Amino acid sequence: MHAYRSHTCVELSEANVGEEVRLSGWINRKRDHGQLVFVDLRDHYGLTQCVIDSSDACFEMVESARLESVVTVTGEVLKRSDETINTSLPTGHIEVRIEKFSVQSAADTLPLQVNSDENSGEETRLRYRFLDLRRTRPHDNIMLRAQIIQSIRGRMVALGFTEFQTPILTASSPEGARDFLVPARLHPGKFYALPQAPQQFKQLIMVSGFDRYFQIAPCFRDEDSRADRSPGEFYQLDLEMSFVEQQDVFDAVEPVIRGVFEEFSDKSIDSEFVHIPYAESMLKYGNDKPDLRVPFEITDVTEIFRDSGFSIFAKNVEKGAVVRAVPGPKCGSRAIADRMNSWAQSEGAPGMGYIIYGDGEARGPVAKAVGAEKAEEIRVAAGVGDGDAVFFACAPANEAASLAGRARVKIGEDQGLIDQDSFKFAWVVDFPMFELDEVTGKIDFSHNPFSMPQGGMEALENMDPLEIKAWQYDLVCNGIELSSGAIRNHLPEVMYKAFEIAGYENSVVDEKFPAMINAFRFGAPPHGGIAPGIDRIVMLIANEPNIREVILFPMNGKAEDLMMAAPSAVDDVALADLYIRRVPVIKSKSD
RNA sequence: GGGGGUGUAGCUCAGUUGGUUAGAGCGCUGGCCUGUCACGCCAGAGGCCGCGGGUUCGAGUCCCGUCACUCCCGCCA
Repeated sequence: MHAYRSHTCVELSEANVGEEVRLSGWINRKRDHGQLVFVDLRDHYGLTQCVIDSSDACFEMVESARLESVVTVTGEVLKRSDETINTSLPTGHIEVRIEKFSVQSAADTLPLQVNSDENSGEETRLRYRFLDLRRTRPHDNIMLRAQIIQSIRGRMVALGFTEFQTPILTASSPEGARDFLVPARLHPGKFYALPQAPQQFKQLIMVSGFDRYFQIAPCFRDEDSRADRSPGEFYQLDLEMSFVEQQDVFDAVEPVIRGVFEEFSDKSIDSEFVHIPYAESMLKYGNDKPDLRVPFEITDVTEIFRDSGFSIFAKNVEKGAVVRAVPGPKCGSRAIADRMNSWAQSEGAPGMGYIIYGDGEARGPVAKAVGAEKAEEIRVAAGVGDGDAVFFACAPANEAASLAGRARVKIGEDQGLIDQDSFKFAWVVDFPMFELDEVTGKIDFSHNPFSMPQGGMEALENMDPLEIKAWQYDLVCNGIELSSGAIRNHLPEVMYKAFEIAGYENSVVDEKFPAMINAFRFGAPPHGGIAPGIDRIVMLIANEPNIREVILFPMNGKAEDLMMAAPSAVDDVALADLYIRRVPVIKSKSD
């Protein structure tokens, strides 16, 4: 017989009754009846109940073995009597009589409870991740992730995409997020950077003539974490296609995403992903990642408040502010309105005006100030009725949109109006090519500098830069940005011109993007692509509120790996090899 | 960098208006229990109430500071 096991802990059934078997695994739980002990033995595959009574030689060993110790059990498979069958276990019709018992590895008192569905504190979970991962839900999440990635690979290959690996040590790029830098031993004073995404490589793969590329690609960005953003590193389904327009990319990606979501989740999915222009999304949803599960939209009511009796808004509108109205279904009470107002203050806004509609009339300070006629206009514009409320965000357009957007989601959540059993996908399209930097007042790329402007060279030469749209798109699901992509700019002259508008001379392009600009001089196919975030896809399908739940060994919010104790100090000898010297950290008061 | 939340036994948590000896479940140690499957019963050990200062006759509880974890804003082409 094998030294450790003849079967796994899920395999045995009535068919094996009478066989001598050997199982190895962890002690999940024990039930000690004094003269009779039950041991639930757990491995990756399942649970098998093992049993021993005091007449047996190894009884005391079994009785004293601690939970989570790794043990090997040898014995006969017994059929359970009808009254003792456990129908909630696949192996519940049998049990194994412990005839030989050995402890392969004893466990200390546990820092977290493995056989519990309750999460321990985050720090404990991360420090003892190998214990946390034994628990059912984390274990299942990681298996789900592996299966999703496997399914994605299969789907991509079936569509004629080929998986390539791209470099991990590459050049720092001036745009975008903060880079992780790696000192170059052979080049004192110089650094590699970890790729924020294989962006330039995948475009160069197209220029190299490979037509359809994909990769489950690690991406590295030194930016702060969020619940849906792991610090440091994450994975994208990176893909790129030659000779395509925007709709071709959608047609390729949509079935893959829908297929994966349908394969691994029971939630409903619309048959077609809606297309929402960026400007419309900002207006109706207050952001570029709309949660379409919230069953109401924001309306612009600026003109109703212009010259109205509500002087605070009227004055702000005169100065260029806008007013956005957020419907509040069943929010027609003073208590809810007050709660929204203090919520808005906690979000950094001065507050949130409101009108309450009830018994055929409009109530509240705003309603009084603007009069019944305008209050009715607002009610119709917002599409609400008796018992509802309307909340107002009055500020410069970006700020008002943002506050209204957050209020919309909050109302949806608070009022229980979000369908928890659906995935609502949307393509957000027509992103602006450029935007105004609010601090410097300069024009800059609003998204990806490698995107093709809609209208090409002609648009760059003749239009107001802020009016130019790009062939740039996001895929959004339930208010989470799943992916971002674009039709790329493959024309050197158009690229120079675009960078020129953003304030960069040709020489900057030549210096910072030598590969791209060189490549585009030797016959570059028109191409485009997208890069859905793997971690976020798994997080949505697993129905987890935090991205750490779908990552094997995640870092904490401060980008530390508590289990491995990374980052860590290194000695001066290692630094000297790299021509690096430590300097004291100087903390100024302004820090 | 800024704001919010949390921090009490190995783990998950309770702890009233500031008032005697800080509790429960799980786990751990010991005892009882031969059909449990979150087994049951009895007993015990285990506490710098995150840390430091302050107010007070008296602080787990109030105040200030600080640290840790977390969520959000900034940031994330």
